[in-house]
Amino acid sequence: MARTTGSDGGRTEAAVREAAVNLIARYGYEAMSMRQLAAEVGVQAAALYRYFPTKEDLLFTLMREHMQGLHEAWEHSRPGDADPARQLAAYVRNHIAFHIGRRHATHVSNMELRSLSPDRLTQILRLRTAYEKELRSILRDGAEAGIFNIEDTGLTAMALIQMMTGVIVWFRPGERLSITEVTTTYLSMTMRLVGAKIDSITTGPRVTSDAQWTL
Amino acid sequence: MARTTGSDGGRTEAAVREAAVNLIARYGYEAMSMRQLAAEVGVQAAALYRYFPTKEDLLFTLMREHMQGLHEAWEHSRPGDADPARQLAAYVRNHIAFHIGRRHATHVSNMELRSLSPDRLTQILRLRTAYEKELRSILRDGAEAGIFNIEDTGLTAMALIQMMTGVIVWFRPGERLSITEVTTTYLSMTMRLVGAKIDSITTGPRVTSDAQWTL
DNA sequence: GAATTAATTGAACGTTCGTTTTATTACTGC
DNA sequence: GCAGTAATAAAACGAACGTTCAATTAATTC
Repeated sequence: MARTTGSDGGRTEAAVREAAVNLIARYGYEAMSMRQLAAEVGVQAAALYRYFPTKEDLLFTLMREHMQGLHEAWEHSRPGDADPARQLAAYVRNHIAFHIGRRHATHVSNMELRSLSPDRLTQILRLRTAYEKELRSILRDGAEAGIFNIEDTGLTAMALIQMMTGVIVWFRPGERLSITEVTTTYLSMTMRLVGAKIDSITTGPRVTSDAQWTL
Repeated sequence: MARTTGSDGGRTEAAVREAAVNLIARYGYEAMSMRQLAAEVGVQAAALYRYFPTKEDLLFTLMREHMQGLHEAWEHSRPGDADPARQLAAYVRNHIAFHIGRRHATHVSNMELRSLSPDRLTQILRLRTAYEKELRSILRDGAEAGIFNIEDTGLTAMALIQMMTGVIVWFRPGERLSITEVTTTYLSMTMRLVGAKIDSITTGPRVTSDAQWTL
């Protein structure tokens, strides 16, 4: 046989991407074989090479688009003129929503960096660094304005990102907590972690621990 | 050739373990070949099978001993009768010290779970859960005593562990920050995150953000 | 110093891997 | 309906994989 009835390049490529994300997230990039991926799509292995020249190209494409998507999501949801506390809240909300919505893709982007060639690794890390830089910038602004109480901006940014991204490790939709509840709790923890004051103008007592961070 | 002069089973096994941890951490379990591991040790691939019956047995042994070591380290460093804040501080200190000291082994234990057979995965997860349970217990005690201000004990425990373990992703000995500085900052962040009061008896104003957590 | 045990080599086994090549069929534009 | 292109199958490639086996030598025991 050769071309099958109803075959469509666009649909097949989309199916390949989706199946690849799921298989790599579950078994790992090295453990997933091209034949296994092809079987999942319902196609022969050779057909995959019409869309991705090598296995690593496939991995790189998935990662790059995931990282770009993350950055674009933030740029669309960032408040333009808000104070650092509101900016931070928006960052946390975007980060959690994006990652919970794409648990498998996040797993791939975080776990399979070592399977990239050096220059492609550099490209992905550049995208990641640019995204993290946004958070550091918010933290610095807040610290300088006296709204946050932070020992080390870079270290705090890394701690926050690790904490937030970690949601995908244990969160399963439909279990004990809803996405809204999880996000609310993470917002509270974040604001306490950075020592945020609820009001940057008044110099009243700290009410951080009890505040509702619905900024 | 056959047995080489000066060969010693104990030494060879130790060398295999060490080389395996490093190679798996760097390239991943699937990507590391038994021949590559043997070459690193300075031995033929067949010799490895004297010490570990299969490749997965090797992985499982490394993981199990790492998790057991983590739990034992905590049991040796836990304060017997301290209040929850001090208990939490000791937990954080032990966790960070242990993980920074064994970055590669931690990477293996965190990243290669999917390469284990189902029942071995269960065994490792049981060890991990037992260790995490200790933290949840501390948080619950502190919350009930009114020392901590926590929305959800389980969620906070996961967030803290993800945050602390994340240290190994970016921390490199000898760079900008020392282990002591990192640990101190993480202690401060942890105490703020759980909304700890510096003194559980007095009901004075919160000074969390500015407190030196040298418990 | 002979017998036994411990440690390792070298070669081989069957399988699976990523990838390439060639041929064949379905679709599209005219 | 015919030419050209898009999409796939089928088969094969050499290389690498985890693992096994028999042979061989070093150390130990008595």
